[in-house]
Amino acid sequence: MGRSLIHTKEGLVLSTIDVIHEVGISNLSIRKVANEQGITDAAIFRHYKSKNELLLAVLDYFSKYDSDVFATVQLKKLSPTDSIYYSLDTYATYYENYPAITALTQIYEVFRNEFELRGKIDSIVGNRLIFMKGLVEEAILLHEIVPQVNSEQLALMIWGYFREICMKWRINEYAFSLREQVQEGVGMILSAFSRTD
Amino acid sequence: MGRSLIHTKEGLVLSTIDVIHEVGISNLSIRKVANEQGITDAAIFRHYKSKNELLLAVLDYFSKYDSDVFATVQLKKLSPTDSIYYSLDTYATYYENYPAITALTQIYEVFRNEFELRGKIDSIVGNRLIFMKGLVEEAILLHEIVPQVNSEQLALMIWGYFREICMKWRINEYAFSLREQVQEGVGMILSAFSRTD
Amino acid sequence: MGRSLIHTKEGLVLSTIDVIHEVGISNLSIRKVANEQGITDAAIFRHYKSKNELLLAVLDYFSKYDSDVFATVQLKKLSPTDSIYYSLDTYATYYENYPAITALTQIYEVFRNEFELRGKIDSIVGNRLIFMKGLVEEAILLHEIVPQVNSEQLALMIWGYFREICMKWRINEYAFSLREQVQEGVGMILSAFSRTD
Amino acid sequence: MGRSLIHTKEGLVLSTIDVIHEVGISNLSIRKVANEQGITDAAIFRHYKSKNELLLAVLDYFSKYDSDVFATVQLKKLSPTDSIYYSLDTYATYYENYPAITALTQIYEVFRNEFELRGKIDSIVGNRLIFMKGLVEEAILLHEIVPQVNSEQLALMIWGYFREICMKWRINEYAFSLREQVQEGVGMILSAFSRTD
DNA sequence: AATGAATGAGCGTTCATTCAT
DNA sequence: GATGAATGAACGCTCATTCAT
Repeated sequence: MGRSLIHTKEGLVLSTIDVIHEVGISNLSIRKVANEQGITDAAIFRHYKSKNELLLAVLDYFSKYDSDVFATVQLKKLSPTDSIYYSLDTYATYYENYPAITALTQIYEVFRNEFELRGKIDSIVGNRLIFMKGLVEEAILLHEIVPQVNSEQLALMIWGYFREICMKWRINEYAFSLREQVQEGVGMILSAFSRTD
Repeated sequence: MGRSLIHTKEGLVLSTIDVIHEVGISNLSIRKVANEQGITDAAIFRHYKSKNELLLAVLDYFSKYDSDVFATVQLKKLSPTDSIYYSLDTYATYYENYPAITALTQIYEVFRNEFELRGKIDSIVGNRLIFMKGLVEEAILLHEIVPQVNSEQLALMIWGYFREICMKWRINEYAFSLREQVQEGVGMILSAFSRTD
Repeated sequence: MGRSLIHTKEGLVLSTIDVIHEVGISNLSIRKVANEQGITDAAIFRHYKSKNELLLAVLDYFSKYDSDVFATVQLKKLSPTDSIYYSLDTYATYYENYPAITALTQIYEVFRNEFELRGKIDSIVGNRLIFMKGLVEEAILLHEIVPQVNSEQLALMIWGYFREICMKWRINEYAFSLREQVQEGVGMILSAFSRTD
Repeated sequence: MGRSLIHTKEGLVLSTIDVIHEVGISNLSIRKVANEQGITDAAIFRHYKSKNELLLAVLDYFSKYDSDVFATVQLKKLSPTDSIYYSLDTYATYYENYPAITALTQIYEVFRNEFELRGKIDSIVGNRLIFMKGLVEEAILLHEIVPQVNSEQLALMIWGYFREICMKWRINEYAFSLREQVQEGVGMILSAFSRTD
């Protein structure tokens, strides 16, 4: 019972992501999510008080993966640059197995236009930045990355690159290996900014 | 006459960008654009046959600036890396004077979900990539950038960084100088990938 | 439950016929049907996916009566000419009790202009013709009607007369007895074409 | 000038009939008539004060042909039954050369729903009935038609048949000769009701 | 004699949400 | 835990009509 409730609630989140992936956030509607899930639109309001609460759950789901990655990386006790490389590889692997979720990476702005969602999105973006900036700073301290680098700018660059290649992947209809490209790209960045002395 | 026609049609494009900036693409409506322009919604259809035709005009306007930048850069006959630096500085300067337009850089995905707009968006993204990739390749040929670099990946990185910092600028409510940050960031990228021999 | 659903759905069909009767098919709107029924326009779409689906239900309702008449006539095992007389008398009686429905007999052409309705209208018209033509042919075989008669032409004549007198009835604001007139008119036709040897 | 004005005014009437024929009375709009004529919608209002005034002109045009037929028949001084036969043959010939106009014969009801047009339609229908009824009565007096016949009912029958076969012609996409069928059908009616003594 | 621009009313339809069952 | 019925607001769009030019 409690289990089936959770199951339904999470099912709705996954269905929502699918619908966003298929028809786009602008054409997302409670009805379409309900159809995808095989229930009535009204039934959704048993689980989520409003559309935005459902979207908040979607963002929670999205953000939860971030937390998991961040924690895992910390546990692994890799070198900072290896951590950067590893974390992005983790995302790439995940996204390759779940392409629909890349849709979310492209519509932060749309969520930001909804008052109730803005805070959540801003914190997701903020935490990603803090996480990456932290790794860069550690890398500098450990002389893995050249000291002249502005850590925030490099963090922005890495995330920007990652979102950009996700977009390209979507445009190309997933026709190349996201993971291989990301490995190459991130490798390229890290070696360019790494200390060569 | 002809002028006033152009005026109204272009005015609608600008109003549309403003409305997108203010309420977001998902809450954009013909009615709101009309209000912004001080006319009735029905009047818009005299100028654009449909909402998507208006949005297409918005994208044309957006893409026209790209063409202008690309052409200007070619004319200037700067070195490839200077061209990269200069073109992004041009965008940053432009966007600083017209912050609303940065909204467009964040919602490519949403346009792509509209069948009639997808082609236009894909060509904008494609052309930007080609332009930047071309400069990177020239730079490699002229030994300004190290030869191991994958030109497309670096191009993706530059645009990704640029869109990411635009997003950060929006989140920070335009509280820092976009231009200065872009100058620093692009400078950082270029020097990291430049030949040091 | 099931009953109340049917009730509402059929109620909407009847309201639609009333509205067509009152303001004409060109001025028919979902809003007006909703008002007649005492509900909101949006509520109609719970029962019918589109305006044309509602109109299709109206035509189904109209055509159902035809099927009933055709079946009843067959069961009665009257002579062919009596069957003709009886069936038109049945229509006349029905229409006298439900004048609004005569509006439908006058606007086949309008339904035909709607792609989704054309097939239904054409089948209604076609079935009526087949039914009447069949009775005429039987009558000829049984020597009730003279053999020189073209059965399809006579069938057209009978239905044409019937629709024409319905129109006259409407123009005269139902001021004469439709049933009596139809009885006289059909009687006149049948005796004119009947074998007198 | 005066001529070109008349030309335009009549051209609009003909265009209106064409548009009704092509898209149906419900989808008729001033704009579509204007396009058909190669002018702007606003320009139509130079010639006709309102849409209904244009439709009134259409009905005048339609009714003018009736007057012409009625007058010509009178002049010909044929026998009454020959007059009936001749007049319907005239219509059939005319309609065969101008199929679009048959659309008008199927939408009297729609015109009747427009207050400003109802009078005109009723007078068209009324005059046709009077004309035909008069011929039938003459025929009875001259012993061409049996005396038991109710002249109005027979007139209704003839017009009803004619409109019905026009509808059939439209449904069949003008695939048979309207004129031949009308000749046969009217011949059939007249011989059925004619005196055989 | 015609046009471009605009309007206000209306249309069919979709949406998030509520509520009784 | 879910449904069917309904609502009110909004949407994109079309229409007849007006008016300055």
